[in-house]
Amino acid sequence: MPSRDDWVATGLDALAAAGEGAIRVDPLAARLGVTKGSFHHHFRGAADLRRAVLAAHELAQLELVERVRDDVAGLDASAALDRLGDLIGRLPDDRLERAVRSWAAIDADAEGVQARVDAARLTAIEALWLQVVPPQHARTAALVPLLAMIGASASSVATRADLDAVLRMLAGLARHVPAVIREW
Amino acid sequence: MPSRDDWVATGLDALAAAGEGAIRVDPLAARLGVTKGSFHHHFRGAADLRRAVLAAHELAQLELVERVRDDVAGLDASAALDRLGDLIGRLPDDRLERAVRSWAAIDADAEGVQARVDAARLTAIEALWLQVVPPQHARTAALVPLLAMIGASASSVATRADLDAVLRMLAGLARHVPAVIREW
DNA sequence: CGGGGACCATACCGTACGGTATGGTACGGA
DNA sequence: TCCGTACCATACCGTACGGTATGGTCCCCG
Repeated sequence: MPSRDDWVATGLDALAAAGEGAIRVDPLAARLGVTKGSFHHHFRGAADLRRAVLAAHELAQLELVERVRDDVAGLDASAALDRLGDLIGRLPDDRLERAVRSWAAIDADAEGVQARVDAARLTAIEALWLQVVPPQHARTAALVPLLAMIGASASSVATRADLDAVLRMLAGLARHVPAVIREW
Repeated sequence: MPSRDDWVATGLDALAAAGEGAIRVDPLAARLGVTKGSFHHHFRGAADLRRAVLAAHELAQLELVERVRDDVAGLDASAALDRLGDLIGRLPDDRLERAVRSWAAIDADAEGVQARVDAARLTAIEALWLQVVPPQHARTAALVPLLAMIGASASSVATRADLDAVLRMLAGLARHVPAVIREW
């Protein structure tokens, strides 16, 4: 007999595989080998399940950002920025990330989740830049790789090889950001 | 009495406002002041309408890319890259862009449309870079601003002011790309 | 051993959707 | 004038969904 967390995990799975529209009670019950009777014992309704799925995703992503921050804590800023590619590459489970971002386009709760996750990522990258550039430019400098990562996740223009090349170029460009700022 | 194009236009409107799930026959008929009888006269079914909506969006976006290309044809590469911000900013109608990209996460046809549109945009930007950097690096250099634009459209981390600052920084960084490439 | 709560199956209902069948109007061409 | 075609309204069906009501099983605890 599945627990509440089992329902949420299966919901996350369906979300990653086929989008928010796939989080439906009957099919999930079938996958869990039970019926709706079980569902309505663990949840108030479908909206309750969707909220729980979103909350679980947000928690996992925020914890992931924290873990990456800890990994980078020891390095100095330039080394960390050099490794931004590795770090960013670790962040999203692509299918789930895509599905939640897609969901966020039509649902306020999902948009809130995605906004908080993206803000946490931005803050983490911004903290690195703060050691290198004046504070009023750190956010902009951090947005460049973050937006590129989001764009790569939200589209299919960039292959895996493309993304590697882009990250290498961004790492090279990062060393020129102070010069660009001085030109202003 | 609405024409087929009226149905498509209303479908595009619903898509931009509330996502693919809002492209439904009865509500659109109500907005057009007719009933389903009209719909099934102009379309084979709901899938037919959705295909038509996607096709109209693709055509409009590809034509927009062509128009921007023409506008830039006169300028030399560095001036065009300086103006990339303006050009990119003109590309997407944000709500529609978001909705289609969201749709692309769960529908193969929508993904194809978005992939072709993004590819056309990439090719256009790449053509500019080809005048400045060795051909094997033009694609990567073009991907940086394109992915950033897509990321900005697909998320809400970057405000309008943020985006302006990012585009300014990217324009500044563009002048350093040849130097970065030489360092490899 | 008896009662109560956790857990779930079964059988329903209401609704919203896509789709179809049928008939009716309005208009242009032979 | 008559017919055909474009266009649409109305009424209906099937399905998939969320939700509810009811009862049944199993286990723990007194």
